[in-house]
This record gives sequence, structure tokens and C-alpha cells, in this order.
Amino acid sequence: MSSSTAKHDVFQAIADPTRRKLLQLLSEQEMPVTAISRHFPISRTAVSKHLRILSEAGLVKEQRVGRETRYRMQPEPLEELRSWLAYYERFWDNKLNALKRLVENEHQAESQPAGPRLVEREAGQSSKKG
Amino acid sequence: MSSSTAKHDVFQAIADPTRRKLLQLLSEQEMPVTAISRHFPISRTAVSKHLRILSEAGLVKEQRVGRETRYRMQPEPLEELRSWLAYYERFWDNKLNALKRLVENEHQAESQPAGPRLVEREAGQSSKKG
DNA sequence: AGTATACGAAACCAAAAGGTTGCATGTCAA
DNA sequence: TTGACATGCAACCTTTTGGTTTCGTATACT
Repeated sequence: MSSSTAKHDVFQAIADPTRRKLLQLLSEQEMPVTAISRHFPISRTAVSKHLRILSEAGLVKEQRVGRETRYRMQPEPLEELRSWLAYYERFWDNKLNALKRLVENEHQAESQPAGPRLVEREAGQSSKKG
Repeated sequence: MSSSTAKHDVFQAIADPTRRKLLQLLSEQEMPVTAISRHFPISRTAVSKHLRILSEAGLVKEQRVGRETRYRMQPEPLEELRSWLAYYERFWDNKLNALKRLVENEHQAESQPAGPRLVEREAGQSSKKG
């Protein structure tokens, strides 16, 4: 169900600091565009564009109410970020655990945890002329 | 001690899909540039530039070994992403919990959880002409 | 010494990003 | 109906981004 054909994904959407502030603001409360743009030093149109990008990433939802368009945050797409991050958490967890073990055993030598040590090298095509 | 003057932050660094693949690859094993670039359809120089950006964000570390530069992933900066994300987790947690409650109680009405309902409006300067 | 390999730096380019101003349109208030 | 407000859209501009090719230099191999 997750739309993967989107022009703007969540990674790209949150890359911009203004958009992160926008998200923060809209997480606190739903707001129409002009009210939103009052919180930023840029033009309303610029804010509107950012909102569009967030919208395409599914991070905000708009609702027309009379002449205003109210935006609210939509947290679901952050799930993708979360699962992406989850993969990498084990790496710094490992480091933390290693450190913890080190501290607990204090003067003991660090036991190299099992892991890939070999470095990927040439593809094996070195005999070009022979 | 967290460097905040960096030209490239972690959000921007992971925004590019190529760089995310790069991270993935380097999380599996340390690798020199040419070997890395064999995994991508772009030039070695382009890969090198991406590596530079990741490096500036602290997400990879390089080590010169003879004529090659070996890169390895450095997970620590992802901590920032993690903590950023942590703030938003409560939002979808709320939704999940609400859903869970709903499912558990099945045919029961959804009790609106306490939260800001009011919308930020005008700053109060509507009496301009009097 | 001479050649091949690994890499970075520089110059250059097209497209995307982030911003602006101006205009058109829909809606609310007298 | 007339005017103010809220917004979207189009045109335009500048800077950044992601990419290329070419070249220089350090290191390794024989």
C-alpha cells in the first residue's frame, strides 16, 4: 500500500530545516497557511511550496475550511524512516555494548567481536594481456 | 561536543538514495573507493563526492592504506536522527494505541484523547482602519 | 626506471531546489 | 456588490546538487 512512486520521499522531505520546523509546528496544532507563514522569515508562497513537498511525502494533510487550507501533521510516513534507522541501530548498539563490556571488565583486553574483516578488492581481471 | 557547524548534516546526507546505498554497503564491510564505485552506475569521482558528503556528516570514516582510501560506516551521527524521530513517535504511538483500544473494545466509540483542538488564527490586528 | 593503479581536484554542465513577485480566483464581511 | 483576506499558480532568478571528463600525483609492481 505504501506509495513508492512518489516524487518526494520522506528522507528528502525532512532534509530541509525549514520543513522540519514546519513539521514541528504542525505537530503542535493544525494551522492555516498564513498563520503558519507568520512563524517563518520567508514568503507565504515559499512556505506553501514546502507544505506541498511535505504533503507529497504524506507528512502533512490539508483540509479546506472556507477560504483557508488547514494543515496538520501526519506521522505515518515517519515509520519508513524508523525502520530504515532500525537497521543501523544494531551498529551503535554493538559499540555501546562493547564499551559497556570493556568498562565492566575494566582492565581486560577488548575481544574483537566476530565480523567481516576482509576488504573487497579487485574483481580478478588483472590478466588483461597475458 | 556535537559539531553543529558542519556544512552537511545527517538529514541532508541521507536524503540521497545513492548515499543511503553507500551507507548500507559500508555497513557490511570496509571498502576502498574503486571497489565501492563498482557497485554503482555512476563514475568513481561521483561516488567520491558522495563519500565526502557522508564524511562531512560524520557517517563514514576514511583510512588511507597505501594507495587506497578505505571507507567504513560510522553510525554515531544517526543518533541525532533517532532523537529527532523519538519526538514524533508518540504521535503515531497514540494513533496505534487508539486503534488498539478500538479493536480491543471492538464496537465501542472512540474516545477523543485530550489534545489541542484550537487553530492558531490572526494575530489580532484586524482593526486597521477603525 | 617505467608503467599501471587509486585517488583527489578542477572545470564544467544540466537539472533541481529554494526563493521572489505578481496575478487570478474563491470566500467572507459589510 | 464591493472590498478585504486566503490561497494557488505561473514566471522568473540564483544557488546547490549530482554528474561528467580531464589532469596531477602518490603508491605499487616488475
